Amino acid sequence: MIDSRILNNWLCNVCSRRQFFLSSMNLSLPDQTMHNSSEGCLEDDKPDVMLPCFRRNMYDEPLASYSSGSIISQLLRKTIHNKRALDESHFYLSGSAAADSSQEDQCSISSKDSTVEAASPGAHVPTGAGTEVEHPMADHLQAKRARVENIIRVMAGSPNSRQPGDSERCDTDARDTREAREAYRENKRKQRLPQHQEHSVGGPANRRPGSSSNSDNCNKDEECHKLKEQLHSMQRLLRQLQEKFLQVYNQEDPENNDRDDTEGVEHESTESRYVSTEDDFERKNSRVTAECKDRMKVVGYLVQQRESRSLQDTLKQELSRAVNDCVDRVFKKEASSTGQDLSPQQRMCSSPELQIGVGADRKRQQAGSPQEQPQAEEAAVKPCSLEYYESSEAHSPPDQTEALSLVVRKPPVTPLSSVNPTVKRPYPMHQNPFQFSYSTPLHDSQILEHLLKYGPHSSFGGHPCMAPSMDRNSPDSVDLPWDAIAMRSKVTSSHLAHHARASALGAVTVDNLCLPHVKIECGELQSMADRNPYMSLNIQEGLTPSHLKKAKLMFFYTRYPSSNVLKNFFPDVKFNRCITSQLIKWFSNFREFYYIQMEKFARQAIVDGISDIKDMTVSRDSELFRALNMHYNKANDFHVPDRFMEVSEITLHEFYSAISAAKDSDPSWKKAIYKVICKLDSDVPEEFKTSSYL
DNA sequence: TGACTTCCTG
DNA sequence: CAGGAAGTCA
Repeated sequence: MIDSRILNNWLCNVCSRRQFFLSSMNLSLPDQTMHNSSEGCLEDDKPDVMLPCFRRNMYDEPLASYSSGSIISQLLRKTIHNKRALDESHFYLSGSAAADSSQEDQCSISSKDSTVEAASPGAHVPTGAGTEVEHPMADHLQAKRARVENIIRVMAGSPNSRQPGDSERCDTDARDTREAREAYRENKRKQRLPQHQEHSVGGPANRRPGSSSNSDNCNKDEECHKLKEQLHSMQRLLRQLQEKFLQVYNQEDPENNDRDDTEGVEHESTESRYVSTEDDFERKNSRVTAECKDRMKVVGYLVQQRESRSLQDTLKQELSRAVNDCVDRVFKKEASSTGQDLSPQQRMCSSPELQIGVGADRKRQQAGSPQEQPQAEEAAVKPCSLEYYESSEAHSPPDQTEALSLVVRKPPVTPLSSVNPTVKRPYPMHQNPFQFSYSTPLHDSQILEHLLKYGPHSSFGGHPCMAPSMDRNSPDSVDLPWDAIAMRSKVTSSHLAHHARASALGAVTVDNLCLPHVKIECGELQSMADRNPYMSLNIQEGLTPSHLKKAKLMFFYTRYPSSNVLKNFFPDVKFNRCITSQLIKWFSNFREFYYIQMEKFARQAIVDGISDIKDMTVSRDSELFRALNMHYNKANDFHVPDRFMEVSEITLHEFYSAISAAKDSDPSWKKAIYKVICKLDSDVPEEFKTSSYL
């Protein structure tokens, strides 16, 4: 009789707890059961961890107990009762925080016992069997509660039996608070809790030790704290019951235990559930702590797995997209060969560099660069290049010169940009866009491609980052196109017409005109480069920021370097008029700044009333030097030669003397100073000649 | 006339 | 830092 009642009770509890969990997880059980039960499984929602066991038992056991009424109405009634069950379980927790932990201990030791005991809060829940069982079940519940409390007292090792009476409330609360504090300390170590949680517990709890008095504030704090504690306890209970539920159903299906557990953890995207639950266990039981740690490891592993899986998926997607693009382009090429008209972009795509382009494209994607940007750039520039080259082609006779035919053959096989960009080039990612940008009108655009990749002053010969094999093998493939262009530019171009076109077409055409209009074209190219980061990097193949830095450091030795000196000290630069002018201009700018500073400080010295020129010195501490050093040696990683100090001091004195003598009224009063200073140049150390100096 | 420089401007 | 005007010089 008793056994059958217990069994019935258990069945009821199984059902009610299922309802309890589902409602606590914001699931609509009726909907789930009505709509999804026939489908065999649920998707997406996290709670589907539970669902296999729910479903299995939904039909095997609990529904059998529904004697009348629709399932929905039964379940709705249960929901109401489950709220009572929740309250009662909450009462347990608030009565003794240790209670649930002890229960947990027991549960983990014997899941069958725990099933019965954990079911006790739900014992009130009537089943379809009717209300006549309610009283006997209540009695049973009382008896069980007493048993549990007894067990708890024993396990907690508390010498004082605690009644849930008001007289002991304060003690209990204080202990709860201490335990909670410890628990939160543990939590802090284990996981990051939201700030307000820590404060809400830590604040009142910290004030508590001195709160043996019965002041109102203290009571309010205590009440507040208790409420929070109860909230947390309820949440903990929920999670624990979830676990127990899993355990119960996994026991029924032992062979699936491991798998279900794993799945359960895997589907717990919010690890905090387990973590916080485990923190409760941890307070009381070291064995459970071990479990907890294992689970955390599992969770961490699974999270990692998930991340790597997403990365894997992304890679797969990108790869398949690249392959698709490739296939599309091949077919477009086929279509074009059958006479279909293609847009410039399409023709571009069907260039011989197609495969390389795709490969490079993929690399760029992996590096995180957006794919769209370079393509947009191509689209913007390409029509111009086509237009220009088609029109310029008209000037050329159909039978090309030998130089040009050489040029035609070379670019597709140049290994420099296409095959080894990521290894050999200093700016690999930014070079890629050009690999499939200017390749279609076979002759000229390939020349152009070279120009855009390497610049008119293509300096592959000695770039510090270049592999040696590249350095000396490349000239025939590189210089020829440029020379050919230069030659053709002289032969076929009318300067005025080309210049006008250059203005209209921008940088793409500039290189062809560089020889007759050095400054203008370099300027246009540079300004275009400013707008186009990829092109900018290619221009810097000529003079890079490193070259600029080197030039600035050279200024410490020579203010007026000759062209020969510049050529000697920039061996990795393929000099032409444009580059030479740019370098000379750099030094001109350096001088400008230098003289401006000198004049400024000289005038300042006069204003400051310095009468003796010997009082004006330039040391490494002086403000003048700091200004100069800041300009030419910004990183301050270069030891400025003493000679520069001397020259600076002399210059300052010259300015001071001239201004003091009122020579500055003469428009050309600085010329004399310049004459003096230009004689003070010293030799630049040989180390500067090595291209890898910087 | 071309190379180089300074000066001014942006 | 670059562009450009203007000046100087061989």
